[in-house]
Amino acid sequence: MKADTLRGHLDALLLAVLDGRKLHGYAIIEALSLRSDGALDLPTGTVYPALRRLERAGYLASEWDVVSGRKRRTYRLTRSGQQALAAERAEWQEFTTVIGGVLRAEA
Amino acid sequence: MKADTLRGHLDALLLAVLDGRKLHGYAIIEALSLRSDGALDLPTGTVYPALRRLERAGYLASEWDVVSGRKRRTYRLTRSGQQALAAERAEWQEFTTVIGGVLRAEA
DNA sequence: GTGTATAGGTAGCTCGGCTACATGTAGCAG
DNA sequence: CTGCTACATGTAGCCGAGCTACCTATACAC
Repeated sequence: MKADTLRGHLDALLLAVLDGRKLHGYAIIEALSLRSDGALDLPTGTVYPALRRLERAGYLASEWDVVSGRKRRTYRLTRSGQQALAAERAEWQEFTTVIGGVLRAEA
Repeated sequence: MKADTLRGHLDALLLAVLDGRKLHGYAIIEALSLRSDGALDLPTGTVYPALRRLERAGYLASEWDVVSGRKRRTYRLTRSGQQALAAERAEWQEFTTVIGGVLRAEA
């Protein structure tokens, strides 16, 4: 997949993967790769800043867990994040309808 | 629709709207707006440079028409552009499958 | 003659995701 | 006990596609 087609949809992916469960950054990257059959392999330099941005925006909350001596910052959706996710899903729906409609249209 | 969700899909739109017909830049913008029920209203500063880029890439060919005193640069798909369009459509398919799959997935 | 729609074009900015780097732990092979 | 790999988090700075804000020019209505 071309690199920057992701532009503008990253937040939706991160919120969606945290829907209903807590994960730390590294696990988020793995979960996205798993769910997309390896199509998504986001670099840490993409994911970590995005997570912090979403936390600052109030969509995520984080806490430090220490599991077997390893520090992990686990993230979970806030209520506001749930709403944002719903909005992102709606926007995705609209986006695919619009672009898909143009791409499929006959001359 | 958020501004930069378009990122990476503009070429596909332009190629698709020229599939099977010749249009000039201004008409392309109108055609896209029409096909998307007004959701797409691309500024000329987006479309014109993109058209020239696609022409340099060999996907489009252009010629000057003079209609009722007006100069119009009309574009049409080249054979190479046809192939590019097919590729873009396939990529769009993959893209929506991947992202859509993640967004719809249950925890 | 003034305003509006049509028509094409460019310089420069913006900002999101990527590249490349820095840091550190756990566990295994040898 | 050394080296290597996987795990885990993070930042500085680049890059480029699309956008903003302009400029130019013609046809036509009023």
